[in-house]
Amino acid sequence: MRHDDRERKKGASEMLVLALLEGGDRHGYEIARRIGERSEGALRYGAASLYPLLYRLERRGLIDGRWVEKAGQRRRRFYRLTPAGRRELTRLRSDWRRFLDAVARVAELGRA
Amino acid sequence: MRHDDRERKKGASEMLVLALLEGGDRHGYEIARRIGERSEGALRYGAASLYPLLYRLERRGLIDGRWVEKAGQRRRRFYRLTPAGRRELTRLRSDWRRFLDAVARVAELGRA
DNA sequence: TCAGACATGTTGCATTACGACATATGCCGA
DNA sequence: TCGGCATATGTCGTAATGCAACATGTCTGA
Repeated sequence: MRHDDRERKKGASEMLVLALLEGGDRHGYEIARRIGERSEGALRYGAASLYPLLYRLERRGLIDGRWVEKAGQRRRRFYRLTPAGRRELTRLRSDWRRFLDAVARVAELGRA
Repeated sequence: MRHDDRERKKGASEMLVLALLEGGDRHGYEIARRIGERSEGALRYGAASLYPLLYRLERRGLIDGRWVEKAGQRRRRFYRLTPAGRRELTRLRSDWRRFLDAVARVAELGRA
């Protein structure tokens, strides 16, 4: 992924993770995998971006994590959206929509 | 401007400035003013964000600056898009379009 | 058995954006 | 004429994010 993509992604990650958890509880690795899928490879997250982000979201009370260890399965930490997380997601979506529209308009990107 | 906006803006600034210079040579203060106008206040740039950004773009050869001092006018530095800047703008537009679409799709923002 | 996907984690660096501060001019109204 | 506001450029230090590189261990299929 190019440097510019790196900069572009700043700030979006939080919303993307929260949005994914809206569809059900997931663990970190799966969240990253699904973001990659849904974006058809346009958005990728590695461990060094993802796990610290999940801790931040948890510390802020937007998601709740719990360890799940089943016999014959690796240990995983599943996250669930908290009510505060849901509210934050709503807010983020609205802010991002405004931001995307503004960027598209100012840069004359078209199809905004 | 909230903290989140700050993060969101990362990476977009470069394209916004280049896009504005497409419409003609401008000086820093005017660039900031026009971005504010075009975005209806959604995007704002202060001196501490703008001037360092202009230097970076100039150092990278994407824009060309020249001082203009007229009697009865403050000194201003006008910038012009270089051919390399134009090429970079084209590339940035395409990358951003892809990025915006991906974010909208993954976060289910709607109206993408 | 060995490679590769799965799964989580840390350290340290590069980069960006900006609040606060600094400086100076032009212009308008009280 | 004096004060305040918009114009115009600039710097310093800080906060925050994203990631390459590294580290550890499990499960599965060839």
